[in-house]
Amino acid sequence: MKKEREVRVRIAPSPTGDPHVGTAYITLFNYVFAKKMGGKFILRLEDTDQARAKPASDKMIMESLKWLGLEWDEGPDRGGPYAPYRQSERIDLHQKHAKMLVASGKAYYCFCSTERLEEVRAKQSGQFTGYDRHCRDLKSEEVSKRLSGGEGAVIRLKMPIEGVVGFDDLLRGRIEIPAERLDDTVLLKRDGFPTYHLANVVDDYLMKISHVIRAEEWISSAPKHVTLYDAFGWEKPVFCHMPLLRNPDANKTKISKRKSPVSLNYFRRKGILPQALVNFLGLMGWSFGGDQDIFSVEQMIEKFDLSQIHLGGPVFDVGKLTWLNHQYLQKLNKTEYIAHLRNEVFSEEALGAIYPLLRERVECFEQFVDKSNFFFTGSLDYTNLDLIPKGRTADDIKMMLSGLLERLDELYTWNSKDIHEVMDKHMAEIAFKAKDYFMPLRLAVSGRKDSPPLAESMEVIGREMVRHRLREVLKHKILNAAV
RNA sequence: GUCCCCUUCGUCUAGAGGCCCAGGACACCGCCCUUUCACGGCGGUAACGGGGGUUCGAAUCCCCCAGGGGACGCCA
Repeated sequence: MKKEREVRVRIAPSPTGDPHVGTAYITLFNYVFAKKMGGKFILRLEDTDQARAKPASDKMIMESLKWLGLEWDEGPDRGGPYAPYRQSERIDLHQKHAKMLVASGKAYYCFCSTERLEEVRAKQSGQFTGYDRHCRDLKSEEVSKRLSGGEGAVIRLKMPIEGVVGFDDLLRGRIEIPAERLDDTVLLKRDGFPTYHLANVVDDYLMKISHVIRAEEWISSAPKHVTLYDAFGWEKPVFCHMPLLRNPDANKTKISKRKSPVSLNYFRRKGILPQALVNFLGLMGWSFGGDQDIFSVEQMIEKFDLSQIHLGGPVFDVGKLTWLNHQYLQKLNKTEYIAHLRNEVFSEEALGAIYPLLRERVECFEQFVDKSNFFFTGSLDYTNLDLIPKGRTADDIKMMLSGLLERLDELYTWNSKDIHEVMDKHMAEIAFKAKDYFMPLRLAVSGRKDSPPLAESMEVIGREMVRHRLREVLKHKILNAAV
């Protein structure tokens, strides 16, 4: 029996957008497990994708997790014995380790172009698609020649060619994947940045991570990770793959912003209490025991047992979350209740944003509440709205609104100027006249004909709430009348 | 398509061979409370995916099938 390692777990979110409810879910279980075991919980930002990383996003992630009360012991903002905790600040380490593997013959340089890779994949279509190991056995003289000639290259890991690669999952037992299904993973990209696989393994090892608790979607790449640990000769952590949160659609697909609200900002904006959201996430794949559904994180820690996770993918159904939230709302006293309204609903910030839009449009303050209601409310009532302009069909409007919904993601920043640009571009593309475009959209977003300027209003309403309303109006019967 | 994972009420789940003709919660329906609405109280509808084994006995163990999901990226 070997000595038990100190429990050290981590979450490694990628700052590429709004803080995701899936991140909160995995965070909760890591956090609770760490506390239960008297171990440490670490936050590490995986910002190695130069194309997708958004600087504002890491701040939002940290704020959201703090809002939920899931604080880390070590992380980018507070340091720790294994700093830095931002992966982009560790690339020298990753590069060093990638080169170590090349030196020991466990990895190799690959010069294949993206185009060539695409061709290879196209030919394989139907079955397994993977790298054909074209550069795996290049002579070292050729490699150094091409390298010194300035040719770009990636470093790939040599995966076993036959047999199986297996690992033990804490919840699922032994999982084995045939070697033919595994290709030689890229470890270091052409731009010198590590891929997730390399950075993750190297950092987990250096940070002495004992348990890797992450989402199920990682199972299929776990063989890459264990091969890497072996290539370095490192002791592996315990792997534990949590079930995936699902959309409430017919097939229960992996939760996605296309179909469900997933942004933690959205839930906060909607007026969900952090205790309620955390409690709800604790119900996903786990149960408190007895007949108790309502519990705090502290209570959860007390009762927690990682091996009791239920593996069926839980549907993230907002109905029960809302009920839970109501329960927690009842527990607030007057002071807390009013403080919440002041801080989260009628906050200085919210009123400050609405003020310039309503200032000229309000004659007496009595009108303010009515005219500004759609900034505060969540879902809107579309029943009596005339969403379909003359000469247009419901399908036209659906096409228009869903097109815009797609485009919301193109916006790097969320401000009225950029929103305007996207709308103009979109309108031109689908050949809509302004009068047919803006009124339905205005009604969808604000629920009224006389709202302040549209893009400006959308900026204040927020990306997530706009997305939510577009999603809702698209589902509404007014646009889906039975034929 | 290939590989892997999963499978109890509509949803979240309890259930580790007899305590289960399956329990709780959300949602839904009904009744009560109530000048409205909401809250609250009481009650109800509703599930072990299918087929084979093993066993005196299976939701629980094994096998097959089916269904669903995930992964197949110089994204994480």
